[in-house]
Amino acid sequence: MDYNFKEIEENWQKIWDKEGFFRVDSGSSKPKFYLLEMFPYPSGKIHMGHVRNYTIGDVFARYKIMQGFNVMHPMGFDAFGQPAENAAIKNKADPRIWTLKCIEDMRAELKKMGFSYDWKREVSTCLPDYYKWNQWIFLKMFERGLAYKRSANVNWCPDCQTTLANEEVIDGNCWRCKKEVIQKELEQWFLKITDYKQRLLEDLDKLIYWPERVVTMQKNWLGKSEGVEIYFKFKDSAKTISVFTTRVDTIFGATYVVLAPEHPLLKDIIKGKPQEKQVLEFIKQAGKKTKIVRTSADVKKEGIFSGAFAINPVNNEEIPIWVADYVLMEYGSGAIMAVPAHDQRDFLFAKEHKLAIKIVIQEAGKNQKAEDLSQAYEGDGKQVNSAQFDGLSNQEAKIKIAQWMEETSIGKRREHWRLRDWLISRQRFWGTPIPVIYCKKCGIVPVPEDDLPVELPKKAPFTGTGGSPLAKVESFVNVACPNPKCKSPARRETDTMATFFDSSWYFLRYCSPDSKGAIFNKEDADYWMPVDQYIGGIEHAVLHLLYSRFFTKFLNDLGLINFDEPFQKLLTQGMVLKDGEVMSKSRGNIVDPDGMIKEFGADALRLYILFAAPPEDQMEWSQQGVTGADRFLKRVQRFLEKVLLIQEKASELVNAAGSDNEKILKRKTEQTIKKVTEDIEAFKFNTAIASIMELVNEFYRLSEKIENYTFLEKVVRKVILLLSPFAPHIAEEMWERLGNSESILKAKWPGFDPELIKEDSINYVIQINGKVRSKVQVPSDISEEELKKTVLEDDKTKAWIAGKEVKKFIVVAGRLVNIVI
RNA sequence: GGGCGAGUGGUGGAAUGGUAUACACGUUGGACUUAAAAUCCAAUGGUCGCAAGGCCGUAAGGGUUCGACUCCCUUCUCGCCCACCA
Repeated sequence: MDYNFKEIEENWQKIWDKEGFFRVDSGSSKPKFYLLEMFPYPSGKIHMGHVRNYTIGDVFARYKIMQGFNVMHPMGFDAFGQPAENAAIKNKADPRIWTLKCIEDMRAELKKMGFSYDWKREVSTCLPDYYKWNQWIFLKMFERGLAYKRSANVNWCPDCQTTLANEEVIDGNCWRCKKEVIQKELEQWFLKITDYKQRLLEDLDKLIYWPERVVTMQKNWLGKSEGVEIYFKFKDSAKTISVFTTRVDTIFGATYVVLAPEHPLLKDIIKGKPQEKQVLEFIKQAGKKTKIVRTSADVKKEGIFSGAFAINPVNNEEIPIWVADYVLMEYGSGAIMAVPAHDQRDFLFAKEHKLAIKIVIQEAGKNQKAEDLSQAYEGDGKQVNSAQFDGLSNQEAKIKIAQWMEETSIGKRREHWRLRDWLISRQRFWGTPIPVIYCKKCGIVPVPEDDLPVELPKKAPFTGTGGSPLAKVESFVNVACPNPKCKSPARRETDTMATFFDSSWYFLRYCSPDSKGAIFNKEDADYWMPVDQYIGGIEHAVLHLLYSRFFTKFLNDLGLINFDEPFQKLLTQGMVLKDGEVMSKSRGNIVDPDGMIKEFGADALRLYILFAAPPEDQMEWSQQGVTGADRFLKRVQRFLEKVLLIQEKASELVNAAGSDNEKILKRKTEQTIKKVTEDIEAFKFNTAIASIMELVNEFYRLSEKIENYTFLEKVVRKVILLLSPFAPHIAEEMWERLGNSESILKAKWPGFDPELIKEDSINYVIQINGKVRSKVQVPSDISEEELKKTVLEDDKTKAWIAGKEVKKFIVVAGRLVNIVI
């Protein structure tokens, strides 16, 4: 009696949609719950990663609905980006039409999974209704100096013909096309996220329900380090250079200084030196190298003596200034002090170029000599060769030296951050136009708020070469200066925004997606926000999640919202693998969810993907696993039919209430309700499903021996309720079959009776010296004395301890006893 | 190089310091069937043994404990993130 999942699933999806079960509004007396999954890029097809992400979310949404929460569960599309533009170039298609078609296809696929979305709240970032507010946020940032333009050496992908954020450069390659990234000097728009670094760091402490791992990754990304900025004078020049160090305790061991080839003072200090020509050549060569070559750790450290000397301010020693390409201009001041005795990288460089090595920290109990060192000593110890600081522990010296340096103005305590400002300019068509105009007389003029949105032109030449198609649309580019007193001919900015901008606040738009006069309706945002549970991939641990936190703080500063962290709880789901590798188009190991739905139905697919692994772990795809889930659903359905069959005969049956088997099944049912409830709360869906399976198995074993229809029917009802978040369509069908006229979504999540869970008797394990030797069945309310007596009377136990002295008798209540002999 | 995490049957995976391998897949056997599929039932870590049962077993080695997959130390392997970061 195979169930017709296709018919069932279509039918219930239609009913949910028609009855508007998932449509919610903010005027409810129920407690609110905002459940959000990361919205997809509309590629046209959902993949298993989406199925996994959204199924995890859907189970929780349905569970919360049944618990009586007012659950907002929205879905939308992160619809700007390069694939649409690439498709436009390749197929001469309009990226707008291409994207909207993809959205339509994807929405249909998502609906086939039976997800509980409030589709009335759907948001697409590529629609002017939405990106108008991107522009609005940009203008607000511009007003406050948080959006600014400057020339910068930027990461440039020659293949995509665009700039990339630091975050988008992975191992020196473009995150999207994987091609090598080069450096290019361009005028670019930046967001001053660094103004928020302190708050972004401090508020990580508020995120107690985020995975530790994500918090750590963000901490590392912000990269706060504390140290001292030290000023070095030149031997024959009035200028000074500053270096930053976290190890000021090693300052007396600084034997040379290294500058980055791009250091602005370098050309000055080599002027007239015999080395000048060689150094200039070195600078030229370094400029040619790509960042990948310069930053790969195993490349030999190239360097050259500049001919100039610096004065170590702590002891007035003259130390040579070197130039090396391993020092980066972008980090710190582009200059470092080198302490070869206590920094391994400096040590290797000093050995290579025969530079002095001076020990200033001795490891406890050792008396190392510089010439004997085979590697740098980076650990703690006592100061030596450090003038008045000799004899202090280096940790103490760190503080004292810093203080002394501040008093004598040779240095200053400083903190240093790794976080850079966020580059948002893209030389692309398919994104939000940056709303500024360049006027020869007025300079950079923001587009007046009333003129928003700046819409993308309907047509543009997509050639794939020579930069942005937007720049070639005359009607877009040529405008009058918005300054009413000027109005002279001006040019529009043709850069568009990085798509991470779009996704940094979409969760707010869901609260009032149709809001016309404002970015969102404040009352709605106050009601729904913050997001109670956010679910998405770990790959967004830094980028999207950091940017969203930044935007939230900014909007909070504008007074638009009254909270400053957007996501209360975060779950990062693991990746879907096939044959041990990440499922991806480029690897060609994709399993199409749509095919699975056709073959097994959405319920079986959902059940399998949750059962195969805990949500946070990676999961290995297995076709046989889906078969297993399908088999289980059929088994549940047969069990329903079996009960209904008993019902037909029920009138003939004697009500055999209270039999032992009934008691056992009753207890198992209550235990399962407890277990499933706790497991869902903890996102342990795999074990939740396993325990439902156990209950069903127990039912099969015992139902033959139970003729109490009323009781069996109750068990069935509970199993269906427990199963409904996981396999909602078949649950609805069976629920109706049981004679319920209302959707199972209107039913209450079952509770359990703690009294009924308790076992009458307990199987005590008897260990002897920690090894399991026997078991005894005893009443659960047995006293320790009684238990001891029973155990010692057990035959096997007697045999094991015969002739031995019992040294200890350990009782672990409800579990085991351990006899030490 | 740094940080985080993980290593359990043939496979995916269970186990508040307390019966290691729940649940499922696969495999094998049985029932049903003319037959097959489906279904239902049973077995299934290794090893020795006719059996009762013993011994070994959670990457390797050590430690703490009456008792360790779980805690601590050392080593190995894999994954992810960061990385000439001063």
